[in-house]
Amino acid sequence: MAKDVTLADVARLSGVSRATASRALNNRPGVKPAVRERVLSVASESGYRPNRAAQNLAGNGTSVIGLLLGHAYLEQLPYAGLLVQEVTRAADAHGLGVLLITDMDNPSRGVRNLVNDGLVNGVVVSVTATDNLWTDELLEANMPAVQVGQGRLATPVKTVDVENKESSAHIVGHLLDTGCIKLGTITGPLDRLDARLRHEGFLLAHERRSIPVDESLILEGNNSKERAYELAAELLDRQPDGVFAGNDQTALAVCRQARERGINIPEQLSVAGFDGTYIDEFSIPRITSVVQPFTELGTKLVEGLIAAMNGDNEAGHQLLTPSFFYGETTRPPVN
Amino acid sequence: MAKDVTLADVARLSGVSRATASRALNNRPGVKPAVRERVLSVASESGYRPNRAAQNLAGNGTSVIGLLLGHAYLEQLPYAGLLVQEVTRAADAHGLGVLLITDMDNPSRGVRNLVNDGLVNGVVVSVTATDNLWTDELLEANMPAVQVGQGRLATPVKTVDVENKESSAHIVGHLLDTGCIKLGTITGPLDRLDARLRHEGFLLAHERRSIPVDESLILEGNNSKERAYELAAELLDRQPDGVFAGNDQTALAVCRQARERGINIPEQLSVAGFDGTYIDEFSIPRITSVVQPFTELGTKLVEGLIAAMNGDNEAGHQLLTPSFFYGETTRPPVN
DNA sequence: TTGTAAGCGTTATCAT
DNA sequence: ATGATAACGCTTACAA
Repeated sequence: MAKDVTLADVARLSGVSRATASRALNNRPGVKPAVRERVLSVASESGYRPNRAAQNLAGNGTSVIGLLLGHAYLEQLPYAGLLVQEVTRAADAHGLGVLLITDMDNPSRGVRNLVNDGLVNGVVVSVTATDNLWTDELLEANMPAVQVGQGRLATPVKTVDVENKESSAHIVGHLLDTGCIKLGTITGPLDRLDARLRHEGFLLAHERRSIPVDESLILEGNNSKERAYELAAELLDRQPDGVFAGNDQTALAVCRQARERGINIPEQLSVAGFDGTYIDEFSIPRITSVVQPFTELGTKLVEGLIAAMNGDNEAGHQLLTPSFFYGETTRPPVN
Repeated sequence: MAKDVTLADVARLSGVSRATASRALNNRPGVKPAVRERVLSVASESGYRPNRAAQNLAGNGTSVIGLLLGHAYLEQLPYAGLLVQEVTRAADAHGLGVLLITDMDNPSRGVRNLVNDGLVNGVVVSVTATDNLWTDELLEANMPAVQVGQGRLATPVKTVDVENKESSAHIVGHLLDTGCIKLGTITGPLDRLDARLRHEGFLLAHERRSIPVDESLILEGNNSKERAYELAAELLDRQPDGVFAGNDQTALAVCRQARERGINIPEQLSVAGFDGTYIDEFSIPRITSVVQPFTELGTKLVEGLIAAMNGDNEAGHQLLTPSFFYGETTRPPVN
């Protein structure tokens, strides 16, 4: 259709210079109201759309943010899918596009691309199970960034995460309060803060009820389904009557193991997870879990990133409040 | 670190002009081998990365493709997640970035943005259950595009899809050959070609075995989980001994309904789906299904798009060969 | 084979 | 308040 309308066209049609047109369009001061209005209406009538590549080149930054997912991250469905969805939605609400980056094999190369390619001027990075080399690279490159979840204990970058410790304590409390007396757990990688906090929540719930923790039932996983499946086998050999998993994928692996051993859930074994990704009407089973507020997560991430792009370099760590879902993997509360 | 290295830097360091450097970098003819080599090595040593925004502006098109997902598409996990993953992977292999677009509320606006923003010069569009208004918009805007799956009968755009009819006939045949004599089905929306073909496969399998089809057990769904759940209730009321679902989500909804009615799978009810998204070691249950070759799908989509971007406007329809997975929702073959 | 120079669409720095 | 004009980094005729 109609050849692309450029700023020059709008300027000409409005009888002003490109500079003035630009100012008007960008809500910059120093434009007579009448002129501004005229430019604006011409722009909208002509279907003008700024060329972002040009805006970017001209030094004003892009209207595209990057979303950096670990190589294996997208496979870790459905968490990743929800994250992508909500970040995209939130970004869109701010007129920002989302460039998906999944190549994590070589952090350096990837980040350099991001920075130098000039298509992106801010990045939402997800912590992966393995590391967060990316964060260093990004900071070094002076690229505004926000991280999903908490990695190392002190990450010098903005992070947004769900509250982990108390939430975990709450859901573990549910296990203990519905009859479990011998809980096992498969944690995430404990060098990651979020995994550690979830585990601390596990311990805390016991402590509050003065119930001893059986150390032999604490297994450290790495959030991968495969590892979780192996560990579940090991754990179930020791016959716990309940399991708290560091995430829902792990919880599902436990359910799978139980199923294969003919252990009934929740009659013989209760299972609780974290994330809230298997709670809809159709999941089998619906897993009792701490539910991440994904929509809010996306919103806060994008807001945080925008702040960072505007020069706010404070490395605040924001915590969101989760909700809880009591599914079919735990018994109903005893009153 | 090191301030962004530009083409000018590389040129200066190599003792040539920017034009020559550009030619060397882009494998253009007319550069003395020795010079080319020098430029290349300088570029790599200095960590040079072309600024894509600039490349784009200069008229050479972008190195970013769009991936257009329906508004509700990303929720339709895990299919969407796999698609995103594989398209991204394939794109990356060609040095292309992927810009994710999910806003489908207003096609016109979205497409115009895509086209005019100048960040993307090719799009992979997924057919959604609702429509493909996008396709028209895209074509009208002269934007190179490839579509995932087949929508209307004759789509004037390149498409890549899994073979639907014979594959469905095969998996339905498996149901019939393992003892089912009263099959029901919940199809996708039949105004979509892929859904229709899958249904034709269902009919074909019966025909080949001279088994009559019970028309009252054919229900048309819309690929949404919610609708599938409702229809499953309706269908199970009529007591089929097997169900072929238009996709795995639907199959899962059927399993859910069965579970809630105390119907055992596969003893009392066999279920088969399409997509192959619930077949891994951890899914509960592992659903017998036609397995889409997702990796190949991503590859073909990107290849097709690249061809389209290079001027190949032929609207070919490419069919991929799926594999089959026999899971826990069907009985083992009777020998 | 290589260099010069003219854009690409936008924003920003000056003047005016 | 507005308008020239110079960048931004790159590609590409057109010259040499």
